[in-house]
Amino acid sequence: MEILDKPLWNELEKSIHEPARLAIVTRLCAEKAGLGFQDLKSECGLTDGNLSRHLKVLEEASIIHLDKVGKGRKSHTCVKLTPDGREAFLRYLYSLEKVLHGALDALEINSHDLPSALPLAVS
Amino acid sequence: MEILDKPLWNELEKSIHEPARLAIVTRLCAEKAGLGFQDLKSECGLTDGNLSRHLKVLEEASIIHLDKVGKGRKSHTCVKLTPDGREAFLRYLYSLEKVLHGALDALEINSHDLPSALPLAVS
DNA sequence: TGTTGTAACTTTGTATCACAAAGGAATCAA
DNA sequence: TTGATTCCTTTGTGATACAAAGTTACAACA
Repeated sequence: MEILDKPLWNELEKSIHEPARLAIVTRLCAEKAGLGFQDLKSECGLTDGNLSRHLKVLEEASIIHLDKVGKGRKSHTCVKLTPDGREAFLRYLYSLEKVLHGALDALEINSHDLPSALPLAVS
Repeated sequence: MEILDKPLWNELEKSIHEPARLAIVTRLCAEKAGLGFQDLKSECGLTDGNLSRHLKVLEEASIIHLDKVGKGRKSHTCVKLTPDGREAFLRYLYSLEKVLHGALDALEINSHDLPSALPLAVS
């Protein structure tokens, strides 16, 4: 269980943990063929500049690969998860699950009961 | 289902989402009586200054309450989750669970199989 | 053939944030 | 009483998120 030696929270890969990037990676992991910049932008509800910046971070972390075809008006950037990226994402999700269950244990509720434990119960 | 109108990621309360603060809040939610600064510090693996700063953020978000008794060397700060904080944390966990399951769905694995899907299977 | 428009990003500027080093503040030990 | 110790806070710095402005190339029209 060496994964628990370090505090669990340090396992949460920062490059993925940021909400916008979590959205990006989640969306990408379902698309083996990759996704265009514009599609990703609208599906994740991000601005151009914002998406651009986040993609740069993810690319520098070798989590995604950018394939830019053409230039100027006709350019098209295809964003794809790398094998390493997918692996990192799996690890991230595993850590996330442990964090989540740790919290639910501490609260002594099981995930099944979570919605009803909320103040304004969600339909 | 108004909670799904906004992109799911925006539901991840920033003041809680940061890993160190997630650690703090998770640790606190199990302690109705609250926890001392020093205990929290060592259990979350944070430095003095760092914990101080994070507690300030959480206090400003009304997620925790700080009870400082005494001054100087003998002072003792007791950190407690507020009712609102507990509520916010539950909502956060609910969102987190949705994010997690959304990702697992996209990957077409169920959470049970997650450990074995990892590159270096965790014992 | 310019020149205006537009699509698809990138870069830049600003405001916020995380972190740890340095700084109180009160007490204790010699 | 002065130097060490405990328990935090503040400050300084480097990183980050965001959107406004910029860039590049093509397209359509006069």
